[in-house]
Amino acid sequence: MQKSDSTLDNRAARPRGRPRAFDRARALAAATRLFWAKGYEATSIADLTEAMGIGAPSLYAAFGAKDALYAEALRYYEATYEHLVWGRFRTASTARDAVTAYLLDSAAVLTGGPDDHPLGCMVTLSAVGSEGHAELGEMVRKARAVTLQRLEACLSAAVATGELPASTDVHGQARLIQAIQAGMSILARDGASRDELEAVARRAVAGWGAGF
Amino acid sequence: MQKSDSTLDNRAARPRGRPRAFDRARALAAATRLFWAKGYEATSIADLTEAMGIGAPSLYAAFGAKDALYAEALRYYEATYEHLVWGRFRTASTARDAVTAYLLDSAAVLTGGPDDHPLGCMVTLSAVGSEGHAELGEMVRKARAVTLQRLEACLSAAVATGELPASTDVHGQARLIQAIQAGMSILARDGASRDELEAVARRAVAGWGAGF
DNA sequence: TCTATTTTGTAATGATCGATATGGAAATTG
DNA sequence: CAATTTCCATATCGATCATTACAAAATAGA
Repeated sequence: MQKSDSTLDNRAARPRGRPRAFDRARALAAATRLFWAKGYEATSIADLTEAMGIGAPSLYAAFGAKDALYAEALRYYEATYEHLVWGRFRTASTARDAVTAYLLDSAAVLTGGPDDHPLGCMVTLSAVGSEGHAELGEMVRKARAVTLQRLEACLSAAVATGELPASTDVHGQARLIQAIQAGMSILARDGASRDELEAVARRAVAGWGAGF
Repeated sequence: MQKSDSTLDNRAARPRGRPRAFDRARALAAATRLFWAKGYEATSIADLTEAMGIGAPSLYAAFGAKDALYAEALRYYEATYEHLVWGRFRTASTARDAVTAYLLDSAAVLTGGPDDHPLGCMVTLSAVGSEGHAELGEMVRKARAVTLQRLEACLSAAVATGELPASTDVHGQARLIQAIQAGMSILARDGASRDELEAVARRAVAGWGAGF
């Protein structure tokens, strides 16, 4: 994957010339925050170079193009924040606990989380793709589709174990949870507090079992 | 308000010069659909003039500027589609019927409705304001806030009439309904069908009373 | 018909967009 | 040391952005 594994063999494939003066990962994090807060179209190269602390040639040398940088920022976003939202979901012992944890942890992350990142979900609120960038639009649409698949898998497993009755409409219930979590992103963007979103999450699972 | 009432006296205040060649209301409707589908930033004047079938000078003569046109499009959107979503909500006799109607009618409108307008809600999915247009951002934020106020008023009235217990957390329940409806916009934008969203709506109110 | 008034289409404005070319300074390897 | 490679700043590219001169065209009242 990588050209060199610096922790094991940083001598062999070390390039010849002047080393890169900026921290690529830190620059990518800055770009991610900017895309996250402003969206793809509204974020200009000038905005990016200023936030990343580098010049335009360095940006293009390191990331290729604006859409490639966005794609990488999206992967960085998922790699960095995915476990904060889905970690307890995966280790929960019941579907109800999993969904509860998913919504509660979403409430925390969407409103700022541990660091003070932008509000809302970068994937959920992204409107890229509606303006011509079809490939980027497909990326975020697929990322949004993963949510539904995970919820359906969780609920299907709960049906298999008997936690939920066999008559459960797995797809419909997953769609409802997906809608609630997506809606929480919009409320967070408009300034809803973490407490408010946690109340939404708890209220959403309070009716657990009513519609199965 | 108007300079002339054309239905009663269309002879007196007829302007002097060359008459406008295009239908202003139809042009505004076209602009609204474009802003609705693509958002403010991604919609260019060239896009607008092409969709409206007019030249740029005509657009500026009739609407002033791009942000003024967007503001007018937003008012047109609300005036045209508001009653499709909130009509049965207002005339319902119980809060439960009102919320059910609100979510079911939202499902219909968000997925295309009677005409085949863009998917999702123009107000909910709008990201304008995060890129410098503060006044437009305030407009859409206020429009989103109206949803919460109406839901809270409905639930408060239901508490007063005894339909809901006095211990009801009106604000929290309104937030949940708001989140569900907002999330339905995002699902609709990604292609969820009307049937799917109606199922979400029905499932959302199936647990009615569990969290009060 | 004549003139005043308003809209029209064409084309141009300056600004900014994403993306590159240039070029000298800096840093690492051999 | 020399060679190499990347750095950054600046300047520039064509394209597109929102906006507007400009003059022809079309209608009203005279």
